[in-house]
Amino acid sequence: MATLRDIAKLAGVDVSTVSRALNNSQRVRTELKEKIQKIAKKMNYVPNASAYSLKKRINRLIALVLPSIKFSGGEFYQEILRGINEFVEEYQFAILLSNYSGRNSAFVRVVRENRVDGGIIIGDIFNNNELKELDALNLPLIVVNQRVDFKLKNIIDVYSDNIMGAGILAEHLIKVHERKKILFIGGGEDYQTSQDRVKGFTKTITGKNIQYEITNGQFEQGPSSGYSIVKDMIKQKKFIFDAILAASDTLAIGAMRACFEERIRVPEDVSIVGYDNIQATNYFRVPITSVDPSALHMGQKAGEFLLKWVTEKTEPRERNLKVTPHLIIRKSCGCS
Amino acid sequence: MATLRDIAKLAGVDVSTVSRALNNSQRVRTELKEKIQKIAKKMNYVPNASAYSLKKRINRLIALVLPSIKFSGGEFYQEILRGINEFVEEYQFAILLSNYSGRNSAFVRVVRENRVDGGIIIGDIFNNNELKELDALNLPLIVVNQRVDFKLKNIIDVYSDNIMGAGILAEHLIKVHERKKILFIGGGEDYQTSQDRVKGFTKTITGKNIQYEITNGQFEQGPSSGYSIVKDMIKQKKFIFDAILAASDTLAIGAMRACFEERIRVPEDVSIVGYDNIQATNYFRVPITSVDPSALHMGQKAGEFLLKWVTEKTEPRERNLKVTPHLIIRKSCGCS
DNA sequence: CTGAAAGCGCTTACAG
DNA sequence: CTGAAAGCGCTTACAG
Repeated sequence: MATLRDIAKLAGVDVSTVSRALNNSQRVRTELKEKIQKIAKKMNYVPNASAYSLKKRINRLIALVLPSIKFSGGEFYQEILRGINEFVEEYQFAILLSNYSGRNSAFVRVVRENRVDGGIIIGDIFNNNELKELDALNLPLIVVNQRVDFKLKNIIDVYSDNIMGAGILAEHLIKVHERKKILFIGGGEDYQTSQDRVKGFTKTITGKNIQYEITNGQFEQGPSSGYSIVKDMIKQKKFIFDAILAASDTLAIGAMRACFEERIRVPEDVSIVGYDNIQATNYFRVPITSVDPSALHMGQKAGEFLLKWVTEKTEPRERNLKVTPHLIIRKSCGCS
Repeated sequence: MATLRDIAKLAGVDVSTVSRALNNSQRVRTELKEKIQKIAKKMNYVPNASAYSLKKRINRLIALVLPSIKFSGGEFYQEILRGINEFVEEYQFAILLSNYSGRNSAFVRVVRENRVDGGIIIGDIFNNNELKELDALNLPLIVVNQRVDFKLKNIIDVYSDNIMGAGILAEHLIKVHERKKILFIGGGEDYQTSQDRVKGFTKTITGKNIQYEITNGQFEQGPSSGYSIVKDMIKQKKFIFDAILAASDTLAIGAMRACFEERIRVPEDVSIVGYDNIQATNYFRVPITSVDPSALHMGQKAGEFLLKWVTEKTEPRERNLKVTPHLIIRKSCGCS
């Protein structure tokens, strides 16, 4: 690997001049600059990242933190990653992958080793204490997929408007398909996304003379959670419904299976809608209507803001970035 | 951030002594060593990664290269990532994410900047020229999910035995369910995994008096590809089959939909089996029998071998690591 | 415009 | 066992 010294020797100048030439400084004669740049190119010179970082205190590296040690979650994270990467590439940065589960996490280590200039951390289940600990790392940080309701010095949040998204779904069931008895299946109390979807649902139906029942499923369990809730509901005849709004697509998939088994026709007897717009919504005879939370867009916003923040070294003025979800109409709601 | 100098000042010794103490060198008085370590701990000292790298020429960082700019592919890559990460954490390394699509890729840049000590690159569609270019980077590299049939100085491969996996499926259809007319749906000529699955299929059925037809679907298209192939096959009555072996689960999902629509019962009339063991195989009334290629295990092997390789600086003796796939029996084959 | 020098924060061969 | 010095490959303030 060629270094500045090698180039300097060949060009017959000092390394400092080479450095200036390659950084396109005004203070080098154009002619000489071009000569040096040519030599560098011929030698395939690429600056050593460690030396650069050590001197400039810039790593051109951001951390991406996936939730829990498991890197689970599928397409959703990939979309966010794609969005982030657009800007990472544009700025010639790179992404360092790590995980966070408290003080001794890999993420904290790389931060304290000064490896990264900023971080993007995928949220949904951080509590205020954890957010404060993250803020204390003193690193520009963006939390994606979670609203942060109080002001933190080093944290910006980017999230999808789940209240709105659930509202759109409820509205669609009521206005377009004239449903009047809606079963809501939540994803768990720990998830802010689930809570917000509940909020959006109740907010939208109140005052509209709609009967409803709110049940609590579990995102992590996927279809089996939606399945057993709907089975129980039907068996026990606790609540007769003509529509199901599930807080995730996997819950909706389970719900739909339960309906089929009980000879309830979807969408004729019961409209079903999900949330997240995962691929699998297309895999069924009756494809599932859903809301796309715009994960790609969240990633783009996160990447854009973080990279501007760390390269311009000036704090962004907007600190709470909300992304708009979109209704994706398929057949399970009753549209054709 | 505390540096060695800060600690040295407090301890009243030279930085070199501090360095030795923190690296647990024999050549420091035990008493002094402990004193220094205590001070370092109190100051929350963490060594600066750039300085360390610059001096030692070790980055404690490996690159993970996902195929194409798209970071697509879902659960499969996540499983590999999880496996890799087990060893990355154990060795206190970190993962730098990048992508490769030829000479000017982000991956090549980070390698030339000396940022990483090794790389893991997820394959399946690299041709020999590309592999040679990668080899020329002169970096310990592991290709996952692709067999490399010729010897390369800097590349080891880790792959799942797709020939065996397809063989297991064919065997299961023939021996257990006594199927005699098998429709095979491939995933595309470009994919080594698909080619190997074809190979495993044909190898297993030859000489067993089995009728078969090999068709070519497309992995990227997913269910719609499997769907249209099966629809055509039924409509044109070209080949009457009592079993379908699809080279991926998404192809199998489409195939199953087509059967349902044509009032062909699965598994009574036709056995269907897929490959990859994705989550969605469980989402259906008739869950799909599949083969798990052991992505997690591939990741583990890749992580283990690469980290040993780069930390011990001695080339591994095994250079072609094959992982064993496993049959996951569900209902679509006819088992109950 | 160019060079010589200092320094980023480490490690380690060389003295003593 | 400990210190002083050199050096990894850069950047940049200081002279000239």
